[in-house]
Amino acid sequence: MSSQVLREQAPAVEAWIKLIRGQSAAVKAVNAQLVADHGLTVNDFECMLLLARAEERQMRRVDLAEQLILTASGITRLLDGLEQEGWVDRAACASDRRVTYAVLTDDGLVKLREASKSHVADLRAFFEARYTNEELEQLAELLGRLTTDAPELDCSVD
Amino acid sequence: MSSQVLREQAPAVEAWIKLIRGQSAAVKAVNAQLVADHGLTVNDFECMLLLARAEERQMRRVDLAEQLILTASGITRLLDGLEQEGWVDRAACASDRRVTYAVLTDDGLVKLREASKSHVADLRAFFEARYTNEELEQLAELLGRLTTDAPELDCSVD
DNA sequence: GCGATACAATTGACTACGCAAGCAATAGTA
DNA sequence: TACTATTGCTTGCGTAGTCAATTGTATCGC
Repeated sequence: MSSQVLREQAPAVEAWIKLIRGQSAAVKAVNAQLVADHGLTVNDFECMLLLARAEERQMRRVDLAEQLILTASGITRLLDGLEQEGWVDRAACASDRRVTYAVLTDDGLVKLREASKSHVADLRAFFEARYTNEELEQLAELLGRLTTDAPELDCSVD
Repeated sequence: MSSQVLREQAPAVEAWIKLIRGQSAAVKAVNAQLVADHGLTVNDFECMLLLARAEERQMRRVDLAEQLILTASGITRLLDGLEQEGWVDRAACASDRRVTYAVLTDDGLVKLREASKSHVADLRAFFEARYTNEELEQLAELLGRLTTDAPELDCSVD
């Protein structure tokens, strides 16, 4: 029984495997550090970062979900945790009463800033040990094409 | 209270964000298809693929864990499922009785082959819609550097 | 050969999600 | 105006994975 076909590697398959392995390895390393140092998961951090950058430090849950590539229920649960810690609060929307905004509190901003210091340093250490700046830009450009369903994360020039 | 620091984007940070978003989006798409068509998760598939390619279609659990970037307990649970379906079996190791091999069964190989057809097609469709072959090789090369801790099953002196 | 240490694997308890169902509120249509 | 989607959000339940503790086996120093 020949397994020949199982050994073929289209470039797409090669890239796919390296993508899932590489991301797992990177997330495992970076997340462990972030949890150990600040008690935040990667998504906690990214969520607060999106809020910090948003107009009035608030966003609709649906928009958070889209940006973070999570489902609506995933966002509800993620925010549950951040609300309990007091880093995020709720606010009603005057023009659409279905909407509940998630708002980054002052405490949340402080926490985010504090966590940013070591987290960004960790990230840079991890990536800059493996790539030049030029390669990082190349990598970012290539990876950016994967989210052609989900929109741009660079919002607002403020 | 200025958020200035929160807007800085070192290339490493940019690449990091695109990595986690991009992988989420890609996995969500590909995995949904694989589950719908064959009742397999991406890790189920990758695990069986590793076994199919291994010497005698068998591997130590510890080595599977390393390759798949999962913990030992994650592997135990993943294999639990595959064993129940009859796609993977257990085998004792004569020289080290701590070890239990995971062995791909004939049924497992059949299942894997069958799933490969559409899965590889899905993968290629997803990636080749976004990249040229040259870009895929570039991407694979770059992503490969992320696992400089985990890869290569050299181990055993035998 | 014997004790300390390391390693392979499993288990229980927990977390972080996803999915499907459901409830309000809004928007589109007549 | 009423009627039917559609949208935003939450909840119950299920799944995939982690961590810490445990068991059994190997290996190393002596």
